[in-house]
Amino acid sequence: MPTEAMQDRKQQRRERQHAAVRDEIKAMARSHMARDGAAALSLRAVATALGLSSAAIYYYFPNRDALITALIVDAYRALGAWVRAADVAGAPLHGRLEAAMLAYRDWAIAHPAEYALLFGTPIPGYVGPPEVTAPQARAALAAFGELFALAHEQGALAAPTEAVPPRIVAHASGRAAAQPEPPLPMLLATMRAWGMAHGLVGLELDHHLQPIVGDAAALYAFEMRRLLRELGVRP
Amino acid sequence: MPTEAMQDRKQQRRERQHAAVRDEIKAMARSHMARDGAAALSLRAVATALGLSSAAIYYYFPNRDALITALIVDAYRALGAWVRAADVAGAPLHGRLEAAMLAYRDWAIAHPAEYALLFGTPIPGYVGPPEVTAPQARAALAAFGELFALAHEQGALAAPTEAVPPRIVAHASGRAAAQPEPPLPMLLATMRAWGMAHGLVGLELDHHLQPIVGDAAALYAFEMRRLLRELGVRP
DNA sequence: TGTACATCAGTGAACGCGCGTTCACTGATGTAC
DNA sequence: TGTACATCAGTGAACGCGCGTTCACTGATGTAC
Repeated sequence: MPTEAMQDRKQQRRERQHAAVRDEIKAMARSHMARDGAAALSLRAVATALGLSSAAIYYYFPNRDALITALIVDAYRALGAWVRAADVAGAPLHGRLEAAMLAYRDWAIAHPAEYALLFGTPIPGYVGPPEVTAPQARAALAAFGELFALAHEQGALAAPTEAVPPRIVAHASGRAAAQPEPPLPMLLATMRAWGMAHGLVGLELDHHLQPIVGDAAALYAFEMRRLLRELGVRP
Repeated sequence: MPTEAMQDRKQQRRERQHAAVRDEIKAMARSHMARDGAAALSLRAVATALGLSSAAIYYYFPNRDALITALIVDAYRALGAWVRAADVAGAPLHGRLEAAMLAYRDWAIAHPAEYALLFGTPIPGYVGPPEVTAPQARAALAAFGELFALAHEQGALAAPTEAVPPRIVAHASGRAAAQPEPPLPMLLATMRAWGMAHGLVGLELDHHLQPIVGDAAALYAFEMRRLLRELGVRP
């Protein structure tokens, strides 16, 4: 057996091992965030909880910010995947959109600290690389965007009744030639759905909703159905 | 001149002085929050910036959490006052509501750290007294609520077209006898406006909106006008 | 099969830092007599 | 008018803590010859 192949396999095993420990660290970090909040995340605490010395973490992440960035990327992916998983290709659009919107809230409620990591107050001292996180954010939002694009293609989206601000029209049509120009109604519908979803979820997570309406989940579902109706998407 | 009166006046002067320094501390804390974020607020840094020793703060606030609570109460009051100040009693309702909603965003954009203090991720380790902050939150929200109540009285609010979830109906009508039962359409309209306002403001503050729509302020104004139209409030 | 060597995955102690909070103290101001 | 005393607003040093990060090191494993 050639030595090269053996070395290859050995290195692969090593890399798998390395990746597995990285995953363990991230999983423990997520569990700590869930308990103490994202802003209180501590390398030392995570290491100790895993039975490692605090210095060992540096074998897997160059520093604290790199770990946080990895958690952010993972969270965007998880949120996007969760929303997409709720969508059933081929089913009627109204149901697909409703399911996607409800899934958005479900994920946020199930992972409040990670949701805060993505859309909440930044962690003090953390400066992330936008070139890494921004594409992930866009990809997650696309889970909504694609459905509204589909709705627009099917003529299911009502045209805006008010005059759309010129600067928004200009921004939408001023993309690089490589990218297809996003249809305005689809863009506006996406932002509207995201805005309301994020707003209600954010207020619920901060316990502002429960005392006022009694059932935040019901209000969310109600508002999302109403939003779809007003956008012109019929059941 | 009787001694009693002199002592009274002296004590009053002392209390005014005490209150003035409290205000200085809070103002400096706000300015630090604006720079470093609410989560990074530090008693020592605030004291040093004021030319005081860190121990001197304890003459004015029993501990860090008390200072934070005071900042939260102030912020709720400032937000509520700002929204009310934009409202012109007697003017047509549509304009009043629009002005109030735009004022909400203005305040948040002008005071992002304080907005985060109210509606963002909680500061690690801080546990506030809800019996103090909750009434302030309700009072601030009432700046919207009263306008929608007025709209409802004038018959300007359309009734919900979808079925309102029973648990929300029950919660709205299940108040203590002392409090007047809030009309359902007014409650729903308030939550809807607040949800969208908070959502768009939150996304804008986290820089999620600008790259997508180009002009977050224009999108906010556009969505608020659309919201009013769909609620049935006509210009 | 045995031995020298390289690599890997850590350890443990230490670094300097900033934090909230406590405590004994002090100097200025004002009051009582 | 002078003196003893109380109060107030604050200081400065210290407490213990947890943090991110560095660095010299070590024991286990595997490889080369």
